[in-house]
Amino acid sequence: MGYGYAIGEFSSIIGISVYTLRYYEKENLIIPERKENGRRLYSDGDVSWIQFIKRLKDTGMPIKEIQKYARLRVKGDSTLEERMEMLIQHRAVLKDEIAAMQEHLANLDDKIIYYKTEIKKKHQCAG
Amino acid sequence: MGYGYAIGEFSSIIGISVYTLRYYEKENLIIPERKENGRRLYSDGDVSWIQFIKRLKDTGMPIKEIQKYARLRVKGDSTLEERMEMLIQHRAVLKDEIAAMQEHLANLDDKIIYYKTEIKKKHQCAG
DNA sequence: ATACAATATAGAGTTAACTCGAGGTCAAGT
DNA sequence: ACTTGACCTCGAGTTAACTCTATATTGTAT
Repeated sequence: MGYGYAIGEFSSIIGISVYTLRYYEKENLIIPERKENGRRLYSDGDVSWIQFIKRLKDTGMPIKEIQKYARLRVKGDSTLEERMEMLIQHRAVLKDEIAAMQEHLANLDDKIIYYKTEIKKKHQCAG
Repeated sequence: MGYGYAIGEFSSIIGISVYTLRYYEKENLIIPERKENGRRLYSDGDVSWIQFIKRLKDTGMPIKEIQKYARLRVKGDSTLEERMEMLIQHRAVLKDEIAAMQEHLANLDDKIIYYKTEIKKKHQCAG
């Protein structure tokens, strides 16, 4: 048993379908090594990298943007500043989104309270 | 000048394109009255309703789900409980999402700090 | 009366992000 | 030897949510 994971194993470790993994590769997000026979060989580094990609996705970063980040990452240390800038930007967006969601939540709460009083009124059936 | 708004005016009040408004109508989310000549006539009630729809959308509720809510709303008071249930459900989902976002934010912060130290190292140029 | 802008419908086109199907290779077990 | 299952590529299909085009009417200003 050598090091690294075949695509199926990698897929079940990280919870992303093999279809999607191949799609991500086509989009240059994650490019694993290949064995002599042409089969993909994912490393432990790939595990953490794809988990970071997941995080970016889950926070609403579009694939085009993640692509840009991935391109910089491949270039190495000379792009550290630029990548940090991207994350700082993204962080700001995320903060705003959280604030907006919290406002939405408060609003939803109000609406639910309103529903409660309306339902109470309805069940009283006598003015 | 009667009451109500033509689609263009309504569109600019609420910030949704006329295309999208007609699409929402096709999907039965919001169905304005019509004038004798067939043109749409949106009311003030439609303003608050579409704003609520926006809120649901912004919190990630898919159109199919909003459709379901809209269908209940049209049925009137007999569906109050069911609608409230939907909102309570949605509220729970939203809360979880906010929590996840906050975790993502913390993680992003860590990554940014890591970048800062890496960049510092890089600029020292001497072990 | 005529031009122009806003509106109407039906249906086609777009974009993002997958998701799948067809057809082929290859290593391992029986 | 042969079947099976995981893998490969390429390209087509899907879904959600718009977005636009073509064509036709209609209301208002000159």
